[in-house]
Amino acid sequence: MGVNNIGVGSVGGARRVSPGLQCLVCGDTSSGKHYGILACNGCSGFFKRSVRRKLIYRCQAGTGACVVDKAHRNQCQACRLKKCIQMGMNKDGRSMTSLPFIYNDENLMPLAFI
Amino acid sequence: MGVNNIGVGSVGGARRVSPGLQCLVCGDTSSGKHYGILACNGCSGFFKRSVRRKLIYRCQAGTGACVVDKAHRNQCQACRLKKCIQMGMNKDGRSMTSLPFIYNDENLMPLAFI
DNA sequence: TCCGGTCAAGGTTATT
DNA sequence: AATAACCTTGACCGGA
Ligand SMILES: [Zn+2]
Ligand SMILES: [Zn+2]
Ligand SMILES: [Zn+2]
Ligand SMILES: [Zn+2]
Repeated sequence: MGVNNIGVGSVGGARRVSPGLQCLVCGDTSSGKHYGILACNGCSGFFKRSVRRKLIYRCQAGTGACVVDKAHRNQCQACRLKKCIQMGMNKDGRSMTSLPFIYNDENLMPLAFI
Repeated sequence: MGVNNIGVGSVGGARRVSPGLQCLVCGDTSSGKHYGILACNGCSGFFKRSVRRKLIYRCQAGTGACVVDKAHRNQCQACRLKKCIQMGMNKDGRSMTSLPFIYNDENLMPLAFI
């Protein structure tokens, strides 16, 4: 482990969380990079499931502006995935932040996901 | 690069795989010798981890005859490691093919691994 | 050339 | 069913 990898430790291949890093999506403790950005296990898994199953979420509030933090990240899947993408999460090393979003009160997913 | 090294190319020091060489364990493309035999990155890493951590695997099928190819190599660790050793993989330049195996439906690992 | 180390991706498991 | 912690894999890199 290099000295530059402060905050990221590994034992036997296991990835451990560390107080030094935090998730760009929800602020929870991060174990390192996931899909291009510093993210926690929760947001990493959520993004993985959403992309793999091509899930389409709808913001129940209709605003697309729900708070996404450790305490509320499971309250609105649409806003959580939106923030994942806005913070730079991507599947193939290609950013999705410039993709058009659907805000027509149907869902908040980028067109490329459908 | 010598003319004898057909199939193995390198650019800028990076090791590249080539269709000309294939892993003796699973048939995947190989980048050259690993632990004594032509092997792919996957089987090389698998053997490395197994030996280092002295892992003991069990064949769930109980036959010790699972297919080990690129598509199925992760289906049975016991049969993968068995084939690694049978094809001549070794840790210190000393062949393990003559080591006794345990076939008493407990596991398939060589005694020396335990 | 090859070996050891790295670490993100994907799979698995426990929990709810 | 979804979530998140844990685990295994393998492509890549630097060093010998
Ligand atoms: Zn998070
Ligand atoms: Zn919302
Ligand atoms: Zn192989
Ligand atoms: Zn088997």
